[in-house]
Amino acid sequence: MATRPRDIAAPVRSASRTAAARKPAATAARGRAAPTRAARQGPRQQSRNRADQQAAIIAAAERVFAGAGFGGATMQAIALAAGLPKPNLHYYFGSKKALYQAVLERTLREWLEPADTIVAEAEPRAALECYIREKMRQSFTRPYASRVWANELLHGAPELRGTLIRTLRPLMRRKAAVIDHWIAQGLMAPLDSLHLFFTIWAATQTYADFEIQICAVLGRETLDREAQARATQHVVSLILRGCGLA
Amino acid sequence: MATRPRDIAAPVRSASRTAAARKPAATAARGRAAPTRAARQGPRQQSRNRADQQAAIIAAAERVFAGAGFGGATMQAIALAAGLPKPNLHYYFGSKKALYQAVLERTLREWLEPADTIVAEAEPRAALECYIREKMRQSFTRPYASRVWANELLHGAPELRGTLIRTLRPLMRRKAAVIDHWIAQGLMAPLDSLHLFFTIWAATQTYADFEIQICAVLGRETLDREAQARATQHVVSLILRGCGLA
DNA sequence: CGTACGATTGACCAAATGGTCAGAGTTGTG
DNA sequence: CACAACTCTGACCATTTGGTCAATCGTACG
Repeated sequence: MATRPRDIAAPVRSASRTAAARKPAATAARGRAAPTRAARQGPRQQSRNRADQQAAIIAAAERVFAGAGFGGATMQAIALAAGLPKPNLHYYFGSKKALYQAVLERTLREWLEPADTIVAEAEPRAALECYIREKMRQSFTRPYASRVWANELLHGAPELRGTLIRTLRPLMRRKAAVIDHWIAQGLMAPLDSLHLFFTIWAATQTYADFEIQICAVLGRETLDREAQARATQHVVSLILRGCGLA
Repeated sequence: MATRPRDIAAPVRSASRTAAARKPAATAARGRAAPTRAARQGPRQQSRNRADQQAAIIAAAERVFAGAGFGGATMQAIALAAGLPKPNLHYYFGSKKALYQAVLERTLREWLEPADTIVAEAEPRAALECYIREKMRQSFTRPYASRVWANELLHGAPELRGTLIRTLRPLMRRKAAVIDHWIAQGLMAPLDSLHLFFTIWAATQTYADFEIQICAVLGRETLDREAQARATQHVVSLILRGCGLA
């Protein structure tokens, strides 16, 4: 945005900046210190290929955005986490917002995947159990992704409201139709299929999003394999029983 | 923004400000421009009493923090939402962090209240149903509070990790003991009582925290009374059935 | 009325932040 | 090796942000 070339040797900028000269047009006087030539000692970061570099930045950004939200995250912090100088992030992504969107995009793909098991041909109990277990697995293996997603929704989904309506809604309507079909066949208790998904999402992702609270209440530092298994078993059996699939 | 007119005839502060003079002790030379006396036209905000003013600020802060997170919220935005000049916030709360903590404190109290219905003498089905309904009601009536709380947890609970351990954990252990007691009496299905609370919290608060997603999937702008009732009925019956209390 | 005290506010600042740029290093290709 | 294209990076900037201050206002009380 606004990549103005800048002039080179203009006279000292006037210190007073009235509202008149709003646009950076007044940006002159680039009398920069000599660029410390030959001063660079540490061998410069060797160039991985573009895709790798971008992936590394996205991974770092995911952690930082998850930990501080979009507003609280700083490009400096992301650069530090990625082990790169800050201008590199802009080189690859242009802006903080664009980087954030790249992170969200990756998350969305992963987030939608588990729903593949919900198809009419499947056996309800097995399909739902598989779906829930996959969601739980995601919560434990990719908690940062879940938190970025949660954070975005929490704050009104400014970047992906459109995606929710264009992509998520049609998909969920199809999946809900499958559930309704099973209910009509008397294979499971009658319930509101869309709300069932809301409950499953909530019950599973809470282990990623609110891990701190869960650990605090359980009196642990982290959730080890065993605790994860117990949590998974709890959610699976509670929901399945709730669906009349015990 | 920040179009400050700059001082008119001030004694030109020394431009170099080394790290030596860290503490504002060095704040001298306050030769400020004459305070535009008699320039104030709009009648100044009439003083409500201290408690009212603080409550109004907290309410405004809750909305802003909910919408942008701690990092993304600005004191300016909160001041605007409260209809006050920014220094007022600092006058009453000292710092952004202190204001944030005041918001969290209020939220915590509300958040814990519904658990009062979970007592050994109660009838399991009625008690749990009442608890869930109260949680749902909170989600619909105080969504901002829920989001502030969710946001804080999401980002690692930097301000209330201690509270979680000192206050929430003991409380939940007592409540879990009540559930365990009911289970031991054969009044409900055997399940992990602490995880049951995690699921209830998640299933109910998702309607406040992730309202945008839910509305998008349902194809609505907001959740009206009827939609709220349907959601509540869904959560109540799914969880009760899951607890073997159908 | 006068005065002490708390409340209110415009003006201000240092620090941090997102973003930019030009120059320099690397790598692939003929 | 020469050249071009791509990548990396230190130095820089405009703007925003949390926070501060002194001056002012309003009012309860003697």
